[in-house]
Amino acid sequence: MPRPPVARDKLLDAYAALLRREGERAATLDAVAAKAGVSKGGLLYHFGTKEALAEALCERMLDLGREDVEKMRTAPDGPCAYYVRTSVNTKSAFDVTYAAMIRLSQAYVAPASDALGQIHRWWMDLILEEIQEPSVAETIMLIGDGLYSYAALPGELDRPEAGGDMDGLLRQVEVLKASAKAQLAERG
Amino acid sequence: MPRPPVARDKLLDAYAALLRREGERAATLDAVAAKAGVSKGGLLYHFGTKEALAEALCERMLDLGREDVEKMRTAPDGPCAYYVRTSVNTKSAFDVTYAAMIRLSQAYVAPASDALGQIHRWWMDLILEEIQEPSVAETIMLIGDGLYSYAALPGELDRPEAGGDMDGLLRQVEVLKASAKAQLAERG
DNA sequence: GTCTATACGGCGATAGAC
DNA sequence: GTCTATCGCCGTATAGAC
Repeated sequence: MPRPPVARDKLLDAYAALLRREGERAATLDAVAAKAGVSKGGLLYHFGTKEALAEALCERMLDLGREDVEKMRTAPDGPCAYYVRTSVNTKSAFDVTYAAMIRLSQAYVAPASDALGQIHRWWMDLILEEIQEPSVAETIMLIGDGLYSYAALPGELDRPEAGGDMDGLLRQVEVLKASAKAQLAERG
Repeated sequence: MPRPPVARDKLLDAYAALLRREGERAATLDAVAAKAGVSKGGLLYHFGTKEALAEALCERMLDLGREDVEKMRTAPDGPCAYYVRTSVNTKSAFDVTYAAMIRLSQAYVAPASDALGQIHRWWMDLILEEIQEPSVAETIMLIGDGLYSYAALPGELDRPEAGGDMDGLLRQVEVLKASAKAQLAERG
């Protein structure tokens, strides 16, 4: 296992933070290098082009996504509850990277859209496995998507409105789960 | 009522279409002017700066939002069903503008975030009025937000997966509405 | 591995003709 | 009201020193 240099990681951290907090346009090579504490030349030694920098962040996103999906699979309260619970914005590495990826995806960086799509599919597979009923599974996915869309909003602000009443939200997820069972039983 | 020139509208149309289909970075003054069939100088006669162009689109968004909210208020199947039904991406003026506004919001154009927040609040007010129970109202808002987040994805592609089974989705909305009634009755 | 200096292109905006 | 021409800035990328 080749250990990538520390500078590489610091540059990716800086890039993700800038994307998240100031947007794609502000995440210039100059700004990223400055935030990481290296020169532009230093940055371009590690990542030959800006595209390579973006692709490296996409790789990191997929790694973090795999970790998250594994935690979701083995969550004590089940994948659905884990999914909704963790869709509120925190300052975890996963959430910061996810918000950054949304910016990249919107800037038409194809690998970013691919990575987000892949993670989304992993989530959907686990939820469908637990719920069985497709339209209920989709409904729960959408609730999580909705919560993540707040994480995608500009600014540092954590909005207490969205997902503020997480207990109430999880109660509705239970209602939907029960409804799925009933709908499945009805059809035999 | 002063009727704004046709060229102004054509420029806003071009700007919105470019934002939606190619992203914020591609929506340069050159590109917008070309798409609208005028020169860059012509554009800058109508909108003195790029900021003014963006703000004009935000105004248009608020106008379309007011129209949409009015339709939602008087929808025969109720505000919630209308909201979820119409949260799938179409090619209506509202949806094209909405997708464009998300791009602007992510590019940290403050008036765009403000306009989206305002429309969101209008929606929430109507849903809360119909549902009464706050956590169910929030759940339904999130389902719509989730659907809209697909509209925010890059590319022209209409994804059949999300909101493809609209009947099933509306069935779950009914389940949630019934659950809200039950929860309210329980508390007296 | 990291730096400075520089080339190059593109974007927003101004000036002024028609 | 719409055009062309041009300026100045900034972002990406290269060259080459240390």
